[in-house]
Amino acid sequence: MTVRGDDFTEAVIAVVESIPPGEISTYGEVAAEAGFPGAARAVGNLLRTTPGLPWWRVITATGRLVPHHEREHAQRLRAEGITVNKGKVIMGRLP
DNA sequence: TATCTGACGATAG
DNA sequence: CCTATCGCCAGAT
Repeated sequence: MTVRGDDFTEAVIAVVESIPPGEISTYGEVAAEAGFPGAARAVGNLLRTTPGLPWWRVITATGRLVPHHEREHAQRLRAEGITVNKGKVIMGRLP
């Protein structure tokens, strides 16, 4: 489908909403899935300006939680059953 | 139209 | 682990 005019916004929202509970994704992954690889920053802006989205399921590529929201973020992730440790998310790869 | 901003990413030091 | 710098993109002013 030719992603309609809104493309970016609609696509990113759809991808973020499609993230299953207990799973997480990164800004870069969401951007690429939405069809805008490299637009990780734009994704962050969209999640910030678009309420109602499970933004807590989206973290930075380094496994770091969203800056300025670590507290809120970690708490939400824990509620989803995601393991958080010292502001970082465990992605099935332990040291 | 131009410029700045930002819930980014990667690399370098 | 931290900060600094560059590249990237879309939105806001």
